[in-house]
Amino acid sequence: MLTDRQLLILQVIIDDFIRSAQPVGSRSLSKKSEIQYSSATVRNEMSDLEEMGFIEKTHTSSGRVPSEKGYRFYVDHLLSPQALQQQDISQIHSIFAERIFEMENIVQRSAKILSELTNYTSIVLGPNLQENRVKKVQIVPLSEGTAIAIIVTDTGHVENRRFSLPNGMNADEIEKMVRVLNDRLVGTPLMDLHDRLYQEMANLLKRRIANYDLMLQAFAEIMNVPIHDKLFFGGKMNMLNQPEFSDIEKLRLLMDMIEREENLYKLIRPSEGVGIQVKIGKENDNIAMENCSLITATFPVASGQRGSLAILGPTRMEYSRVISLLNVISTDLSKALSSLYEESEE
Amino acid sequence: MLTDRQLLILQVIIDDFIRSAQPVGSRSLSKKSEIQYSSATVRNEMSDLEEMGFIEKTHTSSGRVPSEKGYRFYVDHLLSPQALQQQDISQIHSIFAERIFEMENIVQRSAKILSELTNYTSIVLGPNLQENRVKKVQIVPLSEGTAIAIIVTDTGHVENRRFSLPNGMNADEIEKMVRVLNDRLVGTPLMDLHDRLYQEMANLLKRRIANYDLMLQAFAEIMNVPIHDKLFFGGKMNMLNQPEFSDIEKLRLLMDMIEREENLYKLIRPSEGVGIQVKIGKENDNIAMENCSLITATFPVASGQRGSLAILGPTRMEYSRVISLLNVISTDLSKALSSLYEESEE
DNA sequence: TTTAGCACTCAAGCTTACAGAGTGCTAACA
DNA sequence: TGTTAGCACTCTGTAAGCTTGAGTGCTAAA
Repeated sequence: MLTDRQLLILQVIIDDFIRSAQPVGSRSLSKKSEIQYSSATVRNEMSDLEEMGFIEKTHTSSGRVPSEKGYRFYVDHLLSPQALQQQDISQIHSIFAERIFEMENIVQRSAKILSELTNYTSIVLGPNLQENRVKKVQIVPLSEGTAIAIIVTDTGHVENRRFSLPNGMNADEIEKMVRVLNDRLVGTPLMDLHDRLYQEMANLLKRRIANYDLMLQAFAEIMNVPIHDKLFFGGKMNMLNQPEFSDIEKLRLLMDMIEREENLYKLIRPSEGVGIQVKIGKENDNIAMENCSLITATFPVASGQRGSLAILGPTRMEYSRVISLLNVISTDLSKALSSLYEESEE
Repeated sequence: MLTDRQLLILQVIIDDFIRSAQPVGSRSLSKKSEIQYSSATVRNEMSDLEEMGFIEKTHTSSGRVPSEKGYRFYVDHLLSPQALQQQDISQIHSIFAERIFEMENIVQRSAKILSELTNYTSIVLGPNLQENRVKKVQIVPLSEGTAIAIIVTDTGHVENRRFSLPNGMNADEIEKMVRVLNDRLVGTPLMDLHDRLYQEMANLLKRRIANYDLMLQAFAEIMNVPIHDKLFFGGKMNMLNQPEFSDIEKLRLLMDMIEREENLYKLIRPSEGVGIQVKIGKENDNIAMENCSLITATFPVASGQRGSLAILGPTRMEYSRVISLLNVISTDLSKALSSLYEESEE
């Protein structure tokens, strides 16, 4: 168990290091007003803290640097929720004050403000499209051979794809097809569309539409909405400002990781529940992120769905501030998205 | 005027520097099989070339490095069109072999292959949406207060926006509105939509629709399609591989510039004509791009529109290869987009 | 006109010296 | 027994000096 003095010293070391990115020595600590002991005493305590694995030396005679265990302890036990500046809060609220109708727009704005206020990289994952339900299907013929299929979902998302019309399909038949599709598909979640088309509708269409199979195939393909939702980024380049990435090799490794979105998706998709989760360094299970922490805020959206908002920064991150910001923004974003969704559910 | 020998030496210097990124010295040049003269002779010629401004020294006793004027001359007079590897060509063709219907998809793929084959950053600008014509307008009510407006253009582009319905607007009225809009707007270029709505349609709607003004306003706002088309990028991070950007400050400057898309838009939007344009270093009129060259290929798309494809790399770029690749890809892309457009014009 | 030779220059790498910041340990003090 | 002062020691970073190698310019001879 740590004594109060050890807690204090650990806290001050981590706070200092987060600010300066420089190893912290006993003398500079003992000069701080929070710490009333001589450097020798501090040295003894630091030696103990090191033995317990909370801090490390970069070389024999260097100051100490927080270890991952240290950060973990700091996040779990020492973090005092930092009051945000009024200015920041009102800046955030102003972003959400306008009534915005596009999910993408809201999400993109959230990513932007988050990265600007933190100077780290933000990643936002909106609610899953797969659970959206069909509101309306429309087919717009473009020319002899092709047409645009449009699906509008209950949340106002519009999905569209161009496809080849089967030979000899005329305007009448398209009309018929659209009617059947609307009769049958409205209310179906996008994730079930494919099965629905093939299982329930094949027979129905067979009776009414010539070349129904080609049409069906074309249509089923269109419905293949990607399973992974789009990730939105803010401040991808903010990592350039962090001294830990002045080594271009590390930077490249990290950037390559970010570009491969599937990886990131796994890291950010919340396993369960809502709230804030902090993953420090190797906890992320990814070599490129050894020097990084990922803080994820998962929030509820109407109808049991969840969205996530994440900040990727160096392990030497301003945890307190970032968590406060995530809390504010995720609450606002949750409200904004929920209202979009609820409106459409009536 | 340059003698043949000077031309040869200049060419070899630039080729060598493009490969190695190291200043080229007289001795290493005279060892090359292309050059049969002693290092002293080469030195004399280099001294002349420097006097004429084609090459520079980085310090008094260093080898020579091509100047911007040198690159310019190289591009204008010395470039031998490099035969691409069959492998590269077939890789490109295979990308365009599939029949793809979405403009965005095709363009994004072009950007990707281009950046992968060159290891530089690619930027693609598709044809201008503003010249697309309305094919169909649709309004899908979502809930009491809001609806989705959808415009399909003749090229198969779908634009949609959510908006608030004026109070008391019912399904019938929406139907009516849609009918009027379709009667009147089909065939209108997107760029003219706004004026059209206000000038020609205000009266028409006034007679038929209650609250027409609110509706009109809402609709006009929706039609506000951004004037700048989206830029598509490939290999944004490829700059990390270039030794000229091992200095993180230069990298940041460049990245900041890339992020401010409007800037880039100006650089890439072709002033006129089609074909390949090379801008070297300061010719780009941008501090961040002092060490960069931008090669832009402008190609025709059906109906007089043009698209552009660009490669951003260090001034020490493989001009010959990049130009060959741009030629191949822009031809393919031009065909692919044109066929999309022509289809819709019948 | 070309080349060989030579003196000269500069960058880069290596060594040495040194200051500064830090540690660990011991002995003295409250 | 906890705290502190003092001291020897260690490591980094920087600056100065030296050497090497690659390069140049110039001159004189072929």
